[in-house]
Amino acid sequence: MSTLFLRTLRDDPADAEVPSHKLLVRAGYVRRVAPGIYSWLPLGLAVLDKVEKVVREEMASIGSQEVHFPALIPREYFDASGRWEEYGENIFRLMDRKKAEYLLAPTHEELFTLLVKGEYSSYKDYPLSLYQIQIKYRDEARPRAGILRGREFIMKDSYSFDLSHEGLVKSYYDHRGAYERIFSRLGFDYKIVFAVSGAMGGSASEEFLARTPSGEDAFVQCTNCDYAANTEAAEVAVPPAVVSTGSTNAVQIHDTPNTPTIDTLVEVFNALGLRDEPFSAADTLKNVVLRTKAPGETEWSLLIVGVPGDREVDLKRLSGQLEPIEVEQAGPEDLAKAPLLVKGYIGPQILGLESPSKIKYLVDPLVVEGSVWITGANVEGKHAANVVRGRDFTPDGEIGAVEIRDGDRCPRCGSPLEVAKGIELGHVFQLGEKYAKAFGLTALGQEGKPVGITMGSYGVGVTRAVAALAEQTYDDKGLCWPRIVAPADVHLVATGKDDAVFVAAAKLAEELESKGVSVLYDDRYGVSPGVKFKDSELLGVPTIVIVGKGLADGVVEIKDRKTDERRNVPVASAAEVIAAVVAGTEVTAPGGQT
RNA sequence: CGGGGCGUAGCGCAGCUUGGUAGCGCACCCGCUUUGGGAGCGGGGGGCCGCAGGUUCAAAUCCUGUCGCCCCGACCA
Repeated sequence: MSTLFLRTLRDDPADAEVPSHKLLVRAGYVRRVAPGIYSWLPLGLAVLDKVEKVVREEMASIGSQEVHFPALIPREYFDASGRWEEYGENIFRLMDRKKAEYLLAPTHEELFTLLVKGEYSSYKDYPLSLYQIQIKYRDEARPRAGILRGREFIMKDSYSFDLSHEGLVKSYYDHRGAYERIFSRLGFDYKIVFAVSGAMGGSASEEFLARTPSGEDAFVQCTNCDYAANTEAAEVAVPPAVVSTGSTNAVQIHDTPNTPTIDTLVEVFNALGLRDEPFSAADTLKNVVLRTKAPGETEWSLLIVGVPGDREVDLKRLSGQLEPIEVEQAGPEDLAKAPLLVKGYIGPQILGLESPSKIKYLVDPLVVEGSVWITGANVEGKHAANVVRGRDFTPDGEIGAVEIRDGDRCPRCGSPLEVAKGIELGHVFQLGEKYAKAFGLTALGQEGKPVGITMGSYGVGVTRAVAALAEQTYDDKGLCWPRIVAPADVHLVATGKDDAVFVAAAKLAEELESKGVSVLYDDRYGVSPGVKFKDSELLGVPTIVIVGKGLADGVVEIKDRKTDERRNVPVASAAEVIAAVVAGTEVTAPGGQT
């Protein structure tokens, strides 16, 4: 370590918020260069390499072959797929000396598809799976959380090419299996959740999320069965439709001046004394005005979504389902175009009747057929009661729009769901024919006719995995790597000023290396023991060996970074014992004599 | 793009209210002491005080503009 390019920091960097960011910087694994752009120092690179090694092994196990594309790509490739425009500001664009336009690839579907098209032309060539480990560039509006969400990051991306949907499904599950092995071997606590396929098109899609409080993705998991989904893709069980008994009263209009919020509305209604038990926000139907724009359209259209008044509309969840149609909150200028909509007093009763008939009205499935609501009367200062879905209004359709919360019911078994946070480590999905069609990738079939190719797309965030792992394993002393990715097997500390200590430690290091145990040897002379101990804990190597004052008694100390269990072993057998600990082949209980 | 905060040494910060030519801790270099929990003493090197303009005898400090960064939100295979 006396020559290792490393400088640890005593203080957290001021710009870091999440634990992985603070610790990776403090422990000298990475350094910031620009927002969302980091340099990897020797220790960080060592961890990164180990993660990549696991990824490569598992990709090989499913027969995927590694290739490598450039990150710098001429515009024409992304014009061909329409993504030069579609991807918008998230693409880093640049020009060469001849003013030809290039981009730094945010993803490589185009290149993979065209490569395959150029090389393969027979059905006999398929199925095929290719992958690469590549730096990706995305000019994120707001990079954050250090390594977790950068503008430059490393991703393993792979693509499967099949002749049939059955083939695609097999490729998909091959990848899914490989990802399970990758994340399990890396030591992640992760969850596979249903996801929306997003702008990529396609159908089946699942995400691998590392559970952690600093995660950006919210997902739900059932407390009883194994249902789990990204909240954008989640469904919730809905109450049964209300069977009309014919006894529901007709719609009544009530004066409700100054009721701009659901709370004030509920208060006014309760003051009316319409029924014995008090009304709550859940008895009101909230109609939120949004605007949508389909690709290629220039004008926004209005969309109204009805949800129970005690619920918020989850725009992320909505946009996940509406993709590629854009959706956002409507502004005053949008409302001005629909004079029948009285802000704060919108009710679905008039929709579809007159001029706003062009406005689409969707309800959350929680607004079941036959349900009875208090809602706007479409007149300033008035609300309507006893408004029944199916009698007084009929929505154009249903869409899961409410913000999902703890306690909502599982769509499969009806048990309560709980909401948790996670970091997206990987994503698998069935792309289908989108890119193959766009680029004319086909194979000549047995009958001499072209057969369509169907693709799957699979990604692992490699740099993100390093940070996510730090996020899941750190403790109050520092990083705490699972052995498989640790920058070394053993952190060997020599303490004291006695030359004998350094001689013995150097010899031990050598013996360990010869047994295939990688050693990070702290041979810094004249550095106090406290500093060395703190550093060894901060760096997070799983096994710490101390050659120090025990040497006088002929022993060295072995310490487990995670559990802090310590024991002394004789110098003579130290290498052997340590190698066994590292290999996990030691049979005696920790602390026992070997 | 909206809201909030911050730019002073490699890192973390003080100084700015009330202008007088830059300081503390860590890190780094030298010497002596110290060596099982981020050592002590002494000596030292390192700063376009983000940038530009203005006010002033004098600006890190006041004014204007500008650039950048961080956090929250919007956005985001």
